[in-house]
Amino acid sequence: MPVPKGSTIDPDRTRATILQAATRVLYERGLDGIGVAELCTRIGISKETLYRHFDTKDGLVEAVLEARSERTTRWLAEAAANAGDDPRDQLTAVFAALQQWYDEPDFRGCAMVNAATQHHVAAVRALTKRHLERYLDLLTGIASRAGAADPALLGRQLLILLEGATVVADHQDPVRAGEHARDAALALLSVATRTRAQG
Amino acid sequence: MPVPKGSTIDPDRTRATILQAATRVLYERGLDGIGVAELCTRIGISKETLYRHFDTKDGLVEAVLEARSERTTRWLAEAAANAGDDPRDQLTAVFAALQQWYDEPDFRGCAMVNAATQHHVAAVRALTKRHLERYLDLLTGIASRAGAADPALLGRQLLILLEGATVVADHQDPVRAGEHARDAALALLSVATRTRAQG
DNA sequence: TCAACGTCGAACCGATCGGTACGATCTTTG
DNA sequence: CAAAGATCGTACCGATCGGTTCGACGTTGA
Repeated sequence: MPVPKGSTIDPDRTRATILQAATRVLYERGLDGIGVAELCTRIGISKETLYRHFDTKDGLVEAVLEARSERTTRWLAEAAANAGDDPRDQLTAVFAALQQWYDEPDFRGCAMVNAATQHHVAAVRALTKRHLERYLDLLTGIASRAGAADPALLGRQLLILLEGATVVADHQDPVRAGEHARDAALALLSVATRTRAQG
Repeated sequence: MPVPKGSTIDPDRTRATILQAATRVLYERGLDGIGVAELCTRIGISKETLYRHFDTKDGLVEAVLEARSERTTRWLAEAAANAGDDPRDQLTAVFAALQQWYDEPDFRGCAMVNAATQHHVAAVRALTKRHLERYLDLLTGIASRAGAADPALLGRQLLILLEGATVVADHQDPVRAGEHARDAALALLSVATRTRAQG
């Protein structure tokens, strides 16, 4: 039975559904850990439908990663924005959000870094690099508003803490990884701002 | 020509050669980024020889990772040991060694973390977890000898910096990633020891 | 009403995968 | 010298891969 009798046909909605479901499944199983056939059954569509909306599996992967990068960047930025104006509170909120993520049962590390590690393709590596630079912008902004002596340096150290905590949470132990990184981040921020107005 | 006329036959040496060459190639291409056939031609052996020494590709992978984990742990431990008795110098030496690694043209991130990310297999994830805990022991030891208030906490923060710097160097920019992580590590160590003897 | 379009399920394609088998050739061991 | 073992090159196996095609059937829009 090709099209369920009485269902609505909406290509845009279908595409969005594919993107959303594929994001979840590809993150859980890894980009090369699941074939197109099984992926389609998990999504609940046929291969023909998938290939109507995306040229190739790699095309789907890139669309998934692009959407995910924007979504998670927005998620972190909002966590910071909702924490008020104090850069210290913003930093605390960012790492608190990360810790919540680490505690989720299906946490599997940073999807973008995982993708670049799994799929040795230039386009994916470029997407991941851009993703990390979005994070870097966010963190450097916080460092700058905090009055750090060298905001670019502190921003990069915060990025190292963020990605390091994610790796450690994924591969060693998720318990308190975000909190430990947060404590380190706040300590670095204190040191970086001590020579200025306040500590 | 099966066996080169005049060459010596030494199974142990053959196995060691396979292990060494496979370590390099699998790191460069990724665990699933190269097939057994091409792997064998790159190593310079036949498939029959490979399967005489290793039961399966996964078995080879595990042997490679096991050896690599021991080798790199020893490498970092020696870098620390050769730096003298001052924990600050040891930490500096560790991150200096990392920066040298990041600057190598064929640097591709932490092989153990990459393996666990690429190969969704329990055995590989377990090897990676043990690997990170070896690093953690090394760093916690330095934190402890430095007189940190909470050596376990500082050790874990140093592990986060180490793996974070590796990820950032791989996926964002290798330039100065190790040095930035080193500066952060020394700052954290100063803060953690300030309440004690010295700062 | 009717043509265009979206979707399904299944069959199918060539390529590649991990792994095995075999005969030939050389070394090692007794 | 002879038997056993190591290695090679190649062919081969079944399974799976990404991707295409096709007929059937339903919806959408002119």
